[in-house]
Amino acid sequence: MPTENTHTIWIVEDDPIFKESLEDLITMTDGFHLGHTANSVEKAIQAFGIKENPDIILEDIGLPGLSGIEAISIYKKLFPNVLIVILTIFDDDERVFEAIKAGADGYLLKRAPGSEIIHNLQQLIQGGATLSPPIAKKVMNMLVKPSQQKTIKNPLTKREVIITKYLVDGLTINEIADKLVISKHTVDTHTKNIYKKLHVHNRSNLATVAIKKGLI
Amino acid sequence: MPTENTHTIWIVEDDPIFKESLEDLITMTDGFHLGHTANSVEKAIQAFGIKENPDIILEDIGLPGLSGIEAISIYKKLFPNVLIVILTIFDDDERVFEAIKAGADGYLLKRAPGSEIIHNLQQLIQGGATLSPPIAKKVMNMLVKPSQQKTIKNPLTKREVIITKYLVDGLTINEIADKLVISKHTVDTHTKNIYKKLHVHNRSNLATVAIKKGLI
DNA sequence: CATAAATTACCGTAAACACGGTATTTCTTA
DNA sequence: TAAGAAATACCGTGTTTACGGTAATTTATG
Repeated sequence: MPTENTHTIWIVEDDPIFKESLEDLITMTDGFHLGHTANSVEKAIQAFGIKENPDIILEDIGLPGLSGIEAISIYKKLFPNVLIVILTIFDDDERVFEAIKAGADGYLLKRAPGSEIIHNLQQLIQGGATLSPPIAKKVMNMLVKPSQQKTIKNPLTKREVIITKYLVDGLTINEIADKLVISKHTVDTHTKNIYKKLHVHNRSNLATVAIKKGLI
Repeated sequence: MPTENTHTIWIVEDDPIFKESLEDLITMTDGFHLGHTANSVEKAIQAFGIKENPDIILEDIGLPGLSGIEAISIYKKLFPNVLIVILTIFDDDERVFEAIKAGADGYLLKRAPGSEIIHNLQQLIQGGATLSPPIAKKVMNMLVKPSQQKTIKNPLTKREVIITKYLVDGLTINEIADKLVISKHTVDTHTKNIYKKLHVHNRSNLATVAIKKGLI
């Protein structure tokens, strides 16, 4: 029976063996109890309002039918305060990223030992999020990559950077010349040099390159 | 004495009380031993080549002098395979982000219990990264935010999106017409409509808006 | 101080753009 | 099935771009 300090867990998992071992794990652990289990997202949703609302949903990501990722936003609407933990055998970047973006609160690998899973659930309840270490590494790498690219040294001179900004902003050569109080011919020359340096041949290219490489 | 299975830890921490409790924690724990401890980045660096190289450096982020974040890249150069764990009482977004970008392998809160810290170090050695749950939550939120902005509904039709991509890529109207096997007049019409919808008046603007709003 | 790099300036032209208007056909979807 | 959205197509025109070449002056920098 649930007490004030007991948290209701739902399990959504299609692999019967893993599902059962999860059920056992939850049942055996103080502070948690099994609210409902299903082998598909659809069936889990059907239990809405019938079974006791979950505090945490443990869900496989690779379910047939509605995928676990699509399900996340649905759960969040049905149970506004629910915590969703994705359990998966995969640790591929795409899925991690999609699940996190969809609002998952944790992402654990199935190969993690039961004690690990329980430990993470407890931490989740205390207000954090939880990532398996290999997942954490991937997530951190995602954050690092863009900043490394930022370090590309800007091949443009000061003046060229200024003019590039105006070009990207869509000003005409004449407008730029007016702004900088120089001849339009000069702006034209700078533009040619900028194009040459960045290997672009029109403003669209320039804008794309300048923005993506953080040159301006 | 270090054995094959023992990992050398360095501690860089200026708070003497916390430093001592960390030292005790490491000393008491099987599989780890204390290599060197310092109360500043500068002193830690001075021990390079003298003391036994670290497998893991535990470091406070808010050190006087050279900050812990600045130190990360230095350590990584001195000890190419070192794992760096940031320990802090703060969990403010900026520092987390900076430390991760600088290449930290873990980010733990000082208020975490010793068992937690040890546990995380062990996981780190096994190849993951490690984040305290409150930190994990912040990091995950960072990933979610940009994607929420992405949810701005794209006012462009399918065809317009395709043509926008080509326009941003710098193709001429004629080139686009050829690619899509439609008349250049049609591409021209689409372009006009795209400009109207996005309130832009030239390709630079289009590229900027399309990229920044994630429309393409 | 000498040399290179950066900034300035001018000319000409084919190609492309931006945008006005108008109009038919083909989806969608209420 | 009727109405609206989307995709298609054509015309004309003034403006702007992209890029070729050439060159003087100013500003670093070794």
